[in-house]
Amino acid sequence: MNELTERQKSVYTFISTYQKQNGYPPTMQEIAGHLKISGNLGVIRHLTALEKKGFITRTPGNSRSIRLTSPSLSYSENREQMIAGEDQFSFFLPVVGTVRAGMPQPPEEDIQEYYSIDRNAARSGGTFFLKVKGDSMINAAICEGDLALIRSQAVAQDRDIVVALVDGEATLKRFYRETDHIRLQPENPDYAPLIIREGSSDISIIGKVVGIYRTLS
Amino acid sequence: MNELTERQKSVYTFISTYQKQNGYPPTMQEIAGHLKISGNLGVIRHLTALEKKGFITRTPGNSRSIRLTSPSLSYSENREQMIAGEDQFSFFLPVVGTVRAGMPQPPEEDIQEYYSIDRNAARSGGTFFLKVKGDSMINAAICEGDLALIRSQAVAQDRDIVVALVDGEATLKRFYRETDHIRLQPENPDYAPLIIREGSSDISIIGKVVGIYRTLS
DNA sequence: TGACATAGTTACTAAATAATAACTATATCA
DNA sequence: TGATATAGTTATTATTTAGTAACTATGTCA
Repeated sequence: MNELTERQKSVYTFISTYQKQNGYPPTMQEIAGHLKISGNLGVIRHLTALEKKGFITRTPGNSRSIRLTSPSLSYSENREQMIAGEDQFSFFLPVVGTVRAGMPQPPEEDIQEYYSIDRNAARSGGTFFLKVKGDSMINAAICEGDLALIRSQAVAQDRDIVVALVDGEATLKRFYRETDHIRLQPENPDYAPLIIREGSSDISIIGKVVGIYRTLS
Repeated sequence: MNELTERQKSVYTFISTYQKQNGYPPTMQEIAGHLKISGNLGVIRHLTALEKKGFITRTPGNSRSIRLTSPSLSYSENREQMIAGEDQFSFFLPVVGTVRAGMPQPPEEDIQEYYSIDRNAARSGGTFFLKVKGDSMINAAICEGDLALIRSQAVAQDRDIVVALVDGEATLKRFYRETDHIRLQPENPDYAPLIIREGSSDISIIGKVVGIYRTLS
């Protein structure tokens, strides 16, 4: 949660805790009460910020319509929690030991196939998969054929891996904000970085990679 | 467990479905709309009945305050729902375009955490996750911290990535059957291959890697 | 038959809730 | 210095939502 301010973190934490304790999300007034602030405009702005940064989604006009989008929530320390919340998960398996070793709303006709995934990793409408083609991110251990789980958002932090739309084509790059421009860096020395200067409009950030899924035959 | 009437079942099913799809429970008016009845008194009485029979709890005066008390109880034997692909275990996301760019049954005490996964990726009981440690498979794009989905099996094909138990420790290697021995090859030039000759018993194949799952913060 | 549970209607009210307007204040940045 | 982002206040409003009143209808049961 490095991208959030302290205040925003406490809002997020409260929503998460409230949701767990009550089974449904809090109202703005309840959040305001917890933050000990009066009125709910402050809360609205916190929620707007959280939404812009991709941590929650909301449905305008609906009460208690906050959804958490963070995939890290799909982990659980103990089995009881998983079973108690079973309906929120598609399926679960044990993890043993360790080994040493421009398409925020993709159009229907672009859909190639479907893949199921933990619901909590993908609550919002602004999440989808991209199938990776090419080897431009090979040094980030992302290969041709991998499914990249993308969270739609127009902003990013340094070193995030983002989906950029370049000349109408989606491409994965690592994001760096530099003095007077943005640099989109492939993780493969054979490819050159892309520089986006202020005002250039043929390159845009579509979302951020939040997961990688690979199936080996 | 008390019995539900047909109408009450459909109310319960709708609440469950709505909760899964939206992340928060429906309002009474939304339930009424789904049941195609006008007014919400009918809904209130259904909810009261469900509450009396122990299927839900509510908080008086709060909007969207319905909680399912036994989420594992499914009335989704409902054929329409299964056919529509909305059974309670699966969730689907679209895949858009392409980007250029010795533990068959792991003992309870080895379990570190749980993670949910597509049930189709894990049909049989002999499937589990291993958390990857180290960089011995880095050239196969498998990193420290990745979750490797393992299918338990003692045999393997050439070039499969397998989990081998070496000196009591699990390790990922690529599998090669050669003239008079088996070679377990790391995908990192800094590491040496392991050779298993006929009759050696301190190295065994535990299973095969069938998936890689990575969460980026 | 009458008693009872279930299921529905229309009309209404009060409380809860989201959203907006018009301000103030503070810290950071170039 | 001024611009910007963050964080807050009070006041107000429109909508959403839960809950109530008064009624009809149908099936089951003893």
